[in-house]
Amino acid sequence: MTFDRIDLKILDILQRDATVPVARIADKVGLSQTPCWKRIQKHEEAGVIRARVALLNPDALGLSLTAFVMVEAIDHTAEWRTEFLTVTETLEPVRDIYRLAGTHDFMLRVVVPDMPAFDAFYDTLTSSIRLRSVSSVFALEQVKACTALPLSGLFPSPN
Amino acid sequence: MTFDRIDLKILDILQRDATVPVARIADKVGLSQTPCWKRIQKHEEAGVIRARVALLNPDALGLSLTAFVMVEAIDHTAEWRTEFLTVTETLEPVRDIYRLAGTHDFMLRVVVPDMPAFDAFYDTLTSSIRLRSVSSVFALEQVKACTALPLSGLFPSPN
DNA sequence: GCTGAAAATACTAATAC
DNA sequence: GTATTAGTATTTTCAGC
Repeated sequence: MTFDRIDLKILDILQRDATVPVARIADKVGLSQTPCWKRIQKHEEAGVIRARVALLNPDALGLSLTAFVMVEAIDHTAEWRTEFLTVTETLEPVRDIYRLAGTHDFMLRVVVPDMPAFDAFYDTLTSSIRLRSVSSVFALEQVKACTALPLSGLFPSPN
Repeated sequence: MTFDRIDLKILDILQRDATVPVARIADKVGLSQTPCWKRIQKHEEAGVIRARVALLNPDALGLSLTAFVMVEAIDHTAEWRTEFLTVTETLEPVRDIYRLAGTHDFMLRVVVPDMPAFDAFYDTLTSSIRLRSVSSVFALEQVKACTALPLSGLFPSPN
């Protein structure tokens, strides 16, 4: 799949604000409405646009504690990994799961209301699966939150 | 600000899929269209709904390397912090900035196309501001990605 | 690939209940 | 809160260049 400058511009607008009407996007990228709409449609079908979602304010909802939990596997079998993912994917506070390079095997981004809730999560995690080590990092504040990808550094495909 | 079950349900629907029309949301939460639309409007004005955005697929755009960079401040003055935030907020690959509790002071989520790009970012960062220590963790794969907040564990406000 | 316009849908706001 | 209405905006499709 290739992207020209116009594609990147369209995607960049939408990943910042998905409420911008197609007519205005078309105007900004120098296209008329129909071809612009068709490109967006194509990107949606191809899965380049994964979803359109509303971003909520965690503090307003009392979800002000974010923790990053780094985990070492007890062994490196396929069975352990499968079980680990099955357990963590179904745990409510786990928002993201990253498989890591280096000494730690996985990192979880965990969102909970407060420390007692984190403690409860920690108990559930450690009693659900055996781990070699767990180390948690707590965020006091999220200074910047950005779901958009850094597209401006990308070169358009030469096709 | 208080949220009843209906508010939480509405927000949960929108944070998973913001394309669902108000009529269908109203139907799902057992409200008619007008009050449902007014609640959504209220949450948008109050900033509970921060934004509506499109989520893009990083791999499709050649942005497959995510790194978490943990930083220790060289000192704990207000000046250092201000400068650090000024520098990092303007660096393209930096998507999120967390202020941490513990030995490390900040963690950055960094998204780049590949290792050379990360190397370039690292050079820019370390030459822009003095740091006591930097340690990076690299993600091989993002197994789960979820921007939605875990609302199902929340109790509705008793009002 | 593009333009322009029509049709279908959804949103927004106001009404009376 | 509901139901209905109407006007506006947007999305989507359909012709033709």
